[in-house]
Amino acid sequence: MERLLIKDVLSEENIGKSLNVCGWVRTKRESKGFAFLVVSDGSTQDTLQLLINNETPAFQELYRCNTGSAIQATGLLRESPAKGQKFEMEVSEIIIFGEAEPETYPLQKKGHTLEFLREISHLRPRTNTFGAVFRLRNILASSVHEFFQSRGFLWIHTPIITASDCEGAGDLFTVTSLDLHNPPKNDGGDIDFSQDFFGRRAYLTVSGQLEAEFLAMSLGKVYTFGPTFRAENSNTTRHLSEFWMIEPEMAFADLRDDMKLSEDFFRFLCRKVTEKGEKELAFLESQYKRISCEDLARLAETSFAHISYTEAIKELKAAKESFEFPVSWGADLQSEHERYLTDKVIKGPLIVTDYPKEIKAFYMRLNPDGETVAAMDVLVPKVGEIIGGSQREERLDVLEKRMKQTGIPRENLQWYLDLRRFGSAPHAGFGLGFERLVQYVTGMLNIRDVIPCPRAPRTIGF
RNA sequence: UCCCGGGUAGCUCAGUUGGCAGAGCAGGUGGCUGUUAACCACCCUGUCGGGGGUUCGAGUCCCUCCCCGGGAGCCA
Repeated sequence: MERLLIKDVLSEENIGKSLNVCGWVRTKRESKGFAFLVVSDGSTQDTLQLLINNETPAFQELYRCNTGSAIQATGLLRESPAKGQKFEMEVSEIIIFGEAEPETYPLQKKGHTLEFLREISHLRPRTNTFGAVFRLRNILASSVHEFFQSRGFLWIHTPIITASDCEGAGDLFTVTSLDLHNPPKNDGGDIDFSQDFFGRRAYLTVSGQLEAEFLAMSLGKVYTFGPTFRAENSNTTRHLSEFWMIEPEMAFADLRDDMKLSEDFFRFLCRKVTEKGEKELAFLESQYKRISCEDLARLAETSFAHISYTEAIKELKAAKESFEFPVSWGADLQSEHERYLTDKVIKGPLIVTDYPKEIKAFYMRLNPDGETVAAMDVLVPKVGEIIGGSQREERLDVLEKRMKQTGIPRENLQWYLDLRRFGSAPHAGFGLGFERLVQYVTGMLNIRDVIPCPRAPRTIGF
């Protein structure tokens, strides 16, 4: 008999059929004459209730079917006479693959704190909460591809190991095969990376953007979706040392096109997740009361507010709120400022554009005013910055001047300048932190709870 | 990295003025013919984060280190 996933079992047309499911026991409720087992297999938020009569041989095996054990059950699907579930399976046979000793299995029938579950990353996907989060994560990931593929973007694979360390995007992890006990030194006493594997110092990528640019300047519209690494000592609920980033890049596009793309993208993802993740969203809402399917459906229909950095500063200066950090033109927006704008003023997603050039990266296109750059940040309530993007500087002379001003060495970036020498054109793109998106959609407050194996300072246990 | 708050049973947490280390849940045993984080009865559960100090006596006070959480900065 073919094994079915629980998500496929629970339907009217299976009533009366003899079926076969595999899964892990969530709870066991025993009486004298019968017992109930609730199993899940990860395919859906729903569980399947198994009814085992004391006449079936399986009843004698129930002492081995404790919470956490892996079993296969064969039986008849039928409508459940009791409240709480529509269907149940009357079991004729149970095969026990692996027991879970109740005294030592860490997951109980009762709820656990997210902090405790973080200590058992290998078992937490078996819980309702993490099952929901990781299924939603999958819906979002596949929807990312669906969005870009349907619009003619090519998925490109930018390198994970890179030699470019000059993007100013943060501290990097060094990749080396040198003997750390006895590394070669040069005359100055520094480690001699010319003797390292690549003949020079290499790092884990902090962004695929620069490479995405040259692919956009040949393939037209591209996007990356891959792991990204930052070695900052950040201990917050919205930073990881290893995270997944999505970076579309478009040739023949300006900041307006970029803003439009980011908005369409975000709204598309909100819509998809309400369509495909209804059960998961409903569970998380009932459990945590942070965001609902209705909220996301509304977001999918809502245009983003637009405001320039200069207007944002005016708005903040006019605020009755007292901020910890002073508001002044030229200073970056602090978390509290962003939160005021999204949560209090706009009450929804917001795109802030045209930041002062001093607080943004060298590759962002200089505006005609000479003071600001064609940058945009998409801010959402609670999570804050979720997308950062810009129109790229396509003018060779302006870019060279900006690199000189900001102290970016040219040696390793000749290829990047070449793109401005040969067939340069306006182009734009953005980066979206995938985990922050998952955080927003699930309502999880800590980013470490939306990725299976979080990497953060002193955190690499699984 | 900085600022707060924590660390007591497998889990969640209480522990008063320094004076016998507790509760609920989980687990075990028994009961129960439709349970739903089942229910009822009984039983079991400790390196009070580590080290040092004060004291007749420290979970409690002091010093120190480690770990966890929240906030800030950095950013996506």
